[in-house]
Amino acid sequence: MVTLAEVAQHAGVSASTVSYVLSGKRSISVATRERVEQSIQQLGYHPNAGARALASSRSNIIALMVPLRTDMYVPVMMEIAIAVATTARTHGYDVLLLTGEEGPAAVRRIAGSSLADAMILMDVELHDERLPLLRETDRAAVLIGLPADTAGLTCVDLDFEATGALCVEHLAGLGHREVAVIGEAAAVYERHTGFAERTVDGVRAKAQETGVRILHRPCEGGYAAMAQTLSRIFDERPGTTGFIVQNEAAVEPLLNLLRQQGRAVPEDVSVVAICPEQVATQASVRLTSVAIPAQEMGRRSVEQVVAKLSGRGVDEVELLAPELTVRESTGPAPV
Amino acid sequence: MVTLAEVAQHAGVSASTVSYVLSGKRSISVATRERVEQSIQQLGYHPNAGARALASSRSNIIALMVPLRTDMYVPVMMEIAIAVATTARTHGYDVLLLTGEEGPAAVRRIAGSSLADAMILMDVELHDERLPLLRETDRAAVLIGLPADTAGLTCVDLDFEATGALCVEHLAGLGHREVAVIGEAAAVYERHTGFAERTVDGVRAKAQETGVRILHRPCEGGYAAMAQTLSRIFDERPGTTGFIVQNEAAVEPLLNLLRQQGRAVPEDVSVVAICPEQVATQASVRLTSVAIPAQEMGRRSVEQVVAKLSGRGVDEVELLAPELTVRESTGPAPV
DNA sequence: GACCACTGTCGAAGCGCTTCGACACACGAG
DNA sequence: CTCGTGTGTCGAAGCGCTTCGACAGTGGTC
Repeated sequence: MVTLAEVAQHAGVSASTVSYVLSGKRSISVATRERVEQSIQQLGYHPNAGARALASSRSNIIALMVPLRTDMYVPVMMEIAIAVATTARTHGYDVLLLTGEEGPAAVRRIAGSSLADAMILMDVELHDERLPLLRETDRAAVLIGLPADTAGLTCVDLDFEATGALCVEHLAGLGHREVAVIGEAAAVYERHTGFAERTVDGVRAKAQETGVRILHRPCEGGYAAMAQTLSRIFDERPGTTGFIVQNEAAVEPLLNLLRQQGRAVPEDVSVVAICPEQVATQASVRLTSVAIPAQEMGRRSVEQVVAKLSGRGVDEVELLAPELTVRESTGPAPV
Repeated sequence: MVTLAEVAQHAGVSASTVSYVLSGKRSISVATRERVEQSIQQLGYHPNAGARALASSRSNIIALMVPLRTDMYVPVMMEIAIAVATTARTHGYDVLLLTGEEGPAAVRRIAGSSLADAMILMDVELHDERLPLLRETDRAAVLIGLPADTAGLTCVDLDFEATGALCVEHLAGLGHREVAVIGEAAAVYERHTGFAERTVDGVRAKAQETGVRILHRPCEGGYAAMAQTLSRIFDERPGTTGFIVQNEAAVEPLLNLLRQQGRAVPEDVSVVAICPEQVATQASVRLTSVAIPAQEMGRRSVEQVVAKLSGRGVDEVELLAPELTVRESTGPAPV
């Protein structure tokens, strides 16, 4: 393994000079810089990460904590994680992947060992166990999701209230007066993940404003659960013509069941989904939807965390504005 | 931040003693050990990762390289990644998440900087660019997937040949004589990822043995592509009664289309899927399937890599035996 | 022409840990 | 009683890097 000292010797300068060439923290003459850079190339030098971390007390690693909840839609998590990893690289950071297994203790371990300079927490609950520990630490951190109390925390999330409102607005604009919201599994609400509730809040507010009647039903994914939910909805509100679905595993069952019942989409009923683009475009009917901006969330969270690490950056909640894309699953309410 | 030296002082011993208590590399009297452990508790000591890595030239980090190919089924990747991360923790390792963005250079960077002690490479191609670099390095490594030349490499993968054979065997046993294989997108074959070809090889071999006729068609996911593929299949082989699907994005379209064409599953046609359990059980028909043992693959790859790091462990290809679960999508061939 | 400010480079002191050899002491064997 | 053999502990030397202060040399200013 090539060391800094060997590079220095090869270039005929001192070790500190090589270090300064690498970090750019002091001015170096062009001639020297070029000579050093050439030696680095020739010898194939890579700075030792451990030594660097020890000396500078910065590891250039960001920890990404991904809880293991089975009720979350995996591809979105993955997309965020990938976006975090790639964005981090462009800022010179690597990403450490922590799963929920270890629980809140992971926060302490990572902070205590200085393994990572900062943390990004995904799938944050309203009263997340990790938050107290996080507040104790002076480590930079960003949450993806919104806890109940955001004081002193930086958060990035989709603006789910606006998302709910946007869906209702779209349907109301098409003349729908009775709208059903098919939500996440009941477990998600019980865990108080926040985003599900926020969507419904947004839906309700806009519904009131536009005079739309709302029926909200949580739903497990799959055909059996969806069939049951659907028949309940039509029993209770036979006049329902609009659906808002916020549950990836319910999308396809819903479309299939409507079809089987002879209800045409969008002629008889309109469907708006809150889901990743891929789900919306690959469904059996191309869905009008509000996308989950997974990439954007990953990217922004890294940018926030990097800003904090470099002294800039403040604690604030950043809500990403939802965008509704009209496709083939929504149309004017039947007369 | 508490240091080893402070713990030593607090416990009234030398720094090296504390180190030996932590590592267990020398015998320590019970009394001393307990005193030290108590000090560690009281002070909330966590060893500094950088210092430890520098001094021991082991970082206790495993790098996981996840290429960013959009044509791979994401949940499987994620499941493997999660399994890797959790298994790694049980062996005292953390996991660094590397995306494909950086390309083969990542191998050099990680090895050169000693950031990770070992690497696990996912989604390996037959002639993977990363392999030459990997062979240069003396870093421990395990591949998930099978390249063309496995000499000097450790690999973990599902035995896709046996998987293909198992599917044919099942259908042949039910009396099916004409079987269509619906494969991955053409891009997957062109990239020579290996697993897709291996499945077809296994299918062909067993088909010959059992006198089954095979038609193999790659297929992009989604309804449009599937509709086209399906009509071609029935044009060319009207007597087709068995399907083997190895493409998550084609599963639901296939079932829907068969239904629309008035072909009952499993009375008229049988379908065997090669896919994660979740896809098989959540499809509109519960599918007879061979599961992708994502967890097992992640777990085994870590165990192999840990074995190598501790001197045990040898270079070998470990193929996991496929298991076929009979559900409701296969039945006797119609007479 | 003396002075100052700046620029570019160097040496040395750590960062917090591991690990090697040394050493003190206790104990059983001869 | 001495010697050899373990056993438990310590001190010191690094691991490879960053960074601070020092210091030549250069050029501009009054």
